[in-house]
Amino acid sequence: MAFAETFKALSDPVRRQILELLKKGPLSAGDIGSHFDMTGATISYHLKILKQADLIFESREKNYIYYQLNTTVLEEIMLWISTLKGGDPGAESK
Amino acid sequence: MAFAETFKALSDPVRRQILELLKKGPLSAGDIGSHFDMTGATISYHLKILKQADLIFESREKNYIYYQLNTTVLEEIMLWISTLKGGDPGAESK
DNA sequence: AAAGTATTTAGATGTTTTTCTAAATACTTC
DNA sequence: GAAGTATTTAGAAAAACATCTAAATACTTT
Repeated sequence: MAFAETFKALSDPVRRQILELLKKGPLSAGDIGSHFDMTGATISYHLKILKQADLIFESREKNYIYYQLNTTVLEEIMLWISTLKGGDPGAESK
Repeated sequence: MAFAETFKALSDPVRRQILELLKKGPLSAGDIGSHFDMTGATISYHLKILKQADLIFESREKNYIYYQLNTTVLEEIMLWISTLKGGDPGAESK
């Protein structure tokens, strides 16, 4: 399971902030980088980790690579936490 | 915010397994340690991190220290993930 | 195909993390 | 209070991580 990888990816503040940026929509690597005070190489490193964790995916267009959120893995994380909390994953759903 | 601390704490597989053990009820440090192939010192280290992240709390009894889950922080994590996913935290609640 | 922009890869470096052993503290019971 | 068990703390070592610079790759446009 790549579950451990996902948690690891979420453990870094920069990576979490990247995810928050992507919440509003796809962004190129450069756009993402402009929000941080680090080199593009470092941003690329973080993007790779998020990608490996299946938290984002990329789509190439023109000269750019656009990244966007992949929310399906987040469901699994939620489920894990839910079962930890109370045993019943969707306790308060209708 | 101790939010980052919580994610960091959840990022280690040993610590996640400890939480799962505690799901069934309180356990002493020794009991927890018996589930892993590592020294008591290492277990103590992990327990400290979980404690600092507010994911567990301890209660002393006799010669033992019992640890148990604190689920309140898990709610916050769930909320963060929820807003990332869709914007609406409790979308499918009644 | 040459030049230009966007992004990634490689290699190096300092920091943080995980783990151990050995010693210290805490609490019980005799 | 001495001896015994449970747990933590301190210090060291190895591994993993985040970051940088420099170079490489990829794609566009001229």
